[in-house]
Amino acid sequence: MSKQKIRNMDAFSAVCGVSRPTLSKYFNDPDSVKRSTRDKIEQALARYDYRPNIYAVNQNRQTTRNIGIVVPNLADPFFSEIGREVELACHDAGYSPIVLSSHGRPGLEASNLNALWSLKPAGVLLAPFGRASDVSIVEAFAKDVPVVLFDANIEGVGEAFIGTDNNQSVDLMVEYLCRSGEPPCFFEMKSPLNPNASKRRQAYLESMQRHGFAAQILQAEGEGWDFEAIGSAEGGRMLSENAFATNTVLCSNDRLAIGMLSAAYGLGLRVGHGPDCTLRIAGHDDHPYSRFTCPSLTTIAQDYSEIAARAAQTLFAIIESSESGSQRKETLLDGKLIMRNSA
Amino acid sequence: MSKQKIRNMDAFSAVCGVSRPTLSKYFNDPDSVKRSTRDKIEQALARYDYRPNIYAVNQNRQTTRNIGIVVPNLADPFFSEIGREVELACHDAGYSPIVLSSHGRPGLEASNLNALWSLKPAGVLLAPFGRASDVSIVEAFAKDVPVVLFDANIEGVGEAFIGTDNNQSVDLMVEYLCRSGEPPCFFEMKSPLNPNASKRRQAYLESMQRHGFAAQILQAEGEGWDFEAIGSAEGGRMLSENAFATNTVLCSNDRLAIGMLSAAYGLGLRVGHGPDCTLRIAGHDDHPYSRFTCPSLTTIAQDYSEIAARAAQTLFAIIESSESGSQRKETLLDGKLIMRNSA
DNA sequence: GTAAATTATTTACGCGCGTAAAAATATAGC
DNA sequence: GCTATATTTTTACGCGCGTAAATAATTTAC
Repeated sequence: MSKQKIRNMDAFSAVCGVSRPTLSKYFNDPDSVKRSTRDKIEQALARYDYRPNIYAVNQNRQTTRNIGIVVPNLADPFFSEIGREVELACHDAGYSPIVLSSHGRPGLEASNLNALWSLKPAGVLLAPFGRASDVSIVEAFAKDVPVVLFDANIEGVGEAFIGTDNNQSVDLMVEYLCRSGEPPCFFEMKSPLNPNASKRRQAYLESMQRHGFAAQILQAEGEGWDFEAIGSAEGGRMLSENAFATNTVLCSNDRLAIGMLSAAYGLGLRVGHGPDCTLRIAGHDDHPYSRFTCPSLTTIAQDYSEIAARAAQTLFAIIESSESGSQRKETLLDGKLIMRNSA
Repeated sequence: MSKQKIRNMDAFSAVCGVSRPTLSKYFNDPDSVKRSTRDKIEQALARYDYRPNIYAVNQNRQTTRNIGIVVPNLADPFFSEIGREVELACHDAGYSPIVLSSHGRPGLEASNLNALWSLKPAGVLLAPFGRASDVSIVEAFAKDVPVVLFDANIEGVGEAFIGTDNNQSVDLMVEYLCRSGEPPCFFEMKSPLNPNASKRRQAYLESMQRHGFAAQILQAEGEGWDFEAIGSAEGGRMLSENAFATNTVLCSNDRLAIGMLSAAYGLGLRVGHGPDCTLRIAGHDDHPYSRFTCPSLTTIAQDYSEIAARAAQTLFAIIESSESGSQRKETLLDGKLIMRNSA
């Protein structure tokens, strides 16, 4: 059953009756050879175990078909989901995706870019940390390699940016909350790493002003990526201290909201929009678990698939046209209001 | 600021005053050259931008310093966490880890192994699907490359296996539940992919018999990786039909438990071990979100770090001694009971 | 059937590095 | 200071493949 192994392309050329340069053409683009020779090659490929040595293949190329995908933290479901979509898109387009997580450590982002550099990738899809990113390294990298940013923007870096329009999405939620009950307070991390956080805060302030309500922002102490723990500890503290001016809290993201819901449950507070409820909590991102919180979480859905698809397509277009000089494009997608039971 | 780029090792040899073969030695093992030459090299490295072309480096080697890490699904926090630990362990040991997720699709596991094959890895850490894995491909792969399995075992495949002792962990939980209230029913997927699921069912049956109670197993319909959704839909249905013989449910894993907790909340059931509670729910795995469910989930903690560390160390030992002939080792680690509020 | 166009083969070189062998140099021991 | 040992340099070859140029074979067009 196990097919005979072939050492190299010369040996394979011998057994399949096609010259080595033609084989080389075939492996670089199967459509570039005549149908009959292609058939001959593929029949031999079925009989013998041969695949080109990728190291030898890539040695001379100044660029490969590798695409790097760098995300801040694969443990965060948002990135694991969007990373998956991007990876599959690259694969479908005939590239070799390489997903790298920085595990929540900005220092690893730089390491990952350095590691990628050695792989001579055709392009990179990068969701940067933002504020915590080593911008000089990202910039230097983006000068050498086509880079498309997603999720978090760094002004002027990379060929393009695809993300969610926080102004639109937060306004959608604020409008809904104001219309259906008391105006929301805003709950966030004191020193958020992600630039979307500050965009959302700003959007909240502007939206509240437009609706003619007083804004109130409450900030949780704490560092790192344990958002649920921080949301639970700090949110719980604020709830028990009656720190919120209204009975409605808009959390900067779902993971904070999940923590706060847990704290509210522990305090015996009834959360939701029912008549017997004393608190409304809303989130942002449509985290995979937000359907299963108690109560289920009203939130904003970012269009993961669309962000992933657009980012990938944008990068492919740049790679295939090798046009790095054109105007940097920023694409902002709309969020959707997901009404569940928590608000 | 940007350092001058050096084309290749010859050019670098010229600017740093060390011969190319010595440089080659240095890059393969910095300790293999004299201190003074090492200093000379590293000073030049600081002044010039040079790194060896990894494709040229790996072209002739029959094995590289790459280590493949293949997990069934990075979207599952268990694997994203354990994958992270393993990745860092490889990195710390001077290897180049490459994490590949099969995204819940057994077919991708085979593709991932094939892709890894081309990378000539020194070894692979594999958490296989188990029942759904293409065992013949995994076997063929493991004959060529040192493979250490973790989480899920495939008898006789790979050099070693590291996982959790489901007998011990389930018994721990059953014992606790029986001692502190009504004996547990067991809730699981009807056709689970993961081999741990059937081990846990078996362990539950044996443990209940030892304790002298009647066992009851309830199985949720549904395929795929949406465990929370399945747990919620099927668990909710069973709860509302009073399908459970006792007021205590042990779920095969935390994700099912999270779904069932959500359903119980929707049904207005009070879950926990307090006097006013009518239902106890326990899980298994200590999922990162199990601290934040409502109520927080009593569960079994698998020792992620220890599994990761042991798996990595086992692989390193095999690689470095190049002993593939020795006895296949199976290591089972104990789980810990994490008592929270749900049971 | 013949000329033109397409495709394949032959030949040959180079990429960047690993690595082996012999010669040269540096270091350590006494 | 001298020998024995450790380390580096010199020289040279090969890895597996990309790729260019010239030639040969095949296909297409008419």
